[in-house]
Amino acid sequence: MRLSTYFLPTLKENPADATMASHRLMVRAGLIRPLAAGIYSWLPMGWRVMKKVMEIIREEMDAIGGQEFQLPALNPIEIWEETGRVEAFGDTLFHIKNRPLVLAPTHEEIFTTIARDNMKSYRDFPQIWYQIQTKFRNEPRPRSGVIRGRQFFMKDSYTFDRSFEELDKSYLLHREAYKKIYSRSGLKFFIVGASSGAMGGTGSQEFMVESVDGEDTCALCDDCGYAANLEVASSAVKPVGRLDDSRSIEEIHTPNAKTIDQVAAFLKVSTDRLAKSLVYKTDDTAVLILMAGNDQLNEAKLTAALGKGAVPMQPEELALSTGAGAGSIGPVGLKNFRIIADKRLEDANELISGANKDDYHIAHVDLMRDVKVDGYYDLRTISAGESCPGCGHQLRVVNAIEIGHIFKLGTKYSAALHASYLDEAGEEKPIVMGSYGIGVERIIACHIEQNHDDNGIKWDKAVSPFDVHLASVNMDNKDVVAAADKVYSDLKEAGIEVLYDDRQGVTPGFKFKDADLLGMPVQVIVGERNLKQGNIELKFRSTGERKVVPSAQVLSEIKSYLAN
RNA sequence: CGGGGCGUGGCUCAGCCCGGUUAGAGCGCUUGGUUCGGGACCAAGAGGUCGUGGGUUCGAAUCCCACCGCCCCGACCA
Repeated sequence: MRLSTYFLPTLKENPADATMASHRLMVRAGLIRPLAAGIYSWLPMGWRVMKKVMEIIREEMDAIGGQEFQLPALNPIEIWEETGRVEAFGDTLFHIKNRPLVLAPTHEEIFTTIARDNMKSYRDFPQIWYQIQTKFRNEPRPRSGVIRGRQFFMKDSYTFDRSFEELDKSYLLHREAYKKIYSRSGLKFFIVGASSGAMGGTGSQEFMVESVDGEDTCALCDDCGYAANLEVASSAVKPVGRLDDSRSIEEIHTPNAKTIDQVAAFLKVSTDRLAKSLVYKTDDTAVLILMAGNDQLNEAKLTAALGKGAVPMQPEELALSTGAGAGSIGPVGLKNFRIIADKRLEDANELISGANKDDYHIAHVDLMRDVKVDGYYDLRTISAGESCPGCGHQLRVVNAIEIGHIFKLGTKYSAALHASYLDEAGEEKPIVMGSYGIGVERIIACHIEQNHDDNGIKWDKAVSPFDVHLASVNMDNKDVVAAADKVYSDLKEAGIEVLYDDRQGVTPGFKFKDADLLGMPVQVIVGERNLKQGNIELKFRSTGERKVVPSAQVLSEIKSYLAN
């Protein structure tokens, strides 16, 4: 491709509204242009990268027996109502105004419908179906360039099996395929145990790229490899436990002591002996949650424990239902509440909690004796430096970008949509499903996050829009042009993708800067200086290494570089 | 949705606080010339409803109100 005729708008200056390196560079290098918040146009250079990433995905999906579909983005709203996901998605689901249609944010419903209508016998299984489709989600706040958009490409696949055992196999196939996809895309990534969230199902894992700009937070053990999203991460923190000296409860006056630290200081006890009470409500139940000391409640874990979402109760409601304000609430004698507690407090005694009376606390609380605890769950948010639950090593807590998520869905969707088959015994069974997603844009953005410097992008050859950036330093010199033209045609003939900067009247410095910004792995620089000796210069973008070689060797040098 | 910031030629920004001629700069663009190995130089040009609407005023990019858009933090995030 000759740059003189290629549409490639590059920018010298950083766009004002881009903060992440990948976002800045994708705009500056002419990969994308913003159209509206969270909506981007892919320009020819960017689309080349997109197609390469999609091709890697296709190859690895096909390798595990995946079959590619292309499904509509416009869906009748009825099938989303059948699975209850119109409500589950809420405002995130785009609705069409003048038809009862929605724009699909994912495709469980349609794929399941196709399976339901066509997969009737146990002989039809297993199946792996996938597509690479534009998804639409009305994100409340799009951000970070293409990383969180309202319209984006997702590779989504779905497996259909007869049993949970067979689902495990399909799930593992995907896990391995995903590792290959991300490795081939030149990404450093890790896998974490994750929360299934509103997707439901029996288990899930996320593929993550460490990044200070990541929206997710993960706990990592560098020793044994434990890795989990903070939504589910646990640590080997000590339980509060029982003290031998168990006394009967006693109300104590604690004026102006509201926070855990204030109460602990006032009573001169360790914060661990305090049981903090938090009040949440679901659509039908008021819930009191007991946490040890200053432990932070993890709302994702709470949702998992309750089986549904819960929101903090407002101050007015608090006073009405407990008789006290936040800071003085406690489990003893509390009516009409479901009471649950963090595992750290399991069967603990000699605790101090609120008395449901402003400025009073109750001491010597024994959760086995004085409180009807409805269950102990892991509800706390772990923090950096706590011990790994696997090996005891200190955990690291890092931000990360989610680039893929694999779910064991089980029968949630097949049950809702009545997708069943007849087994060998002629018995009707629900289809067992898995669903697996990859954010295609995120692979590109993360690749740039991990491979760039102040001058621009450093593409890995696997996803680089072109293999070679050929620059002719002086287009007015006939010899230079002739030599560059020859390199261009030789490379093309050899099947190497080459971008040829043949622009007239562009100074060498400008061309070099553009070459570094665009970031092709190999630069071939044809200039008068070296050509006089019959030489041509190669520059390797990732290392900055330069090499002057005889013109006749250029092709073989490049071939061998690209081959390994 | 809460908090904050921004909106002025294609891009990056100044001017606004303290209203007053033809609204500026750099980059980019056009033409001519000189340059030609790390974002060249000279000269001449083109290009702007100052986000939109309303208000105050003799007079609004500038002050007031409303709305829209974009970015950041938070909430949210199959």
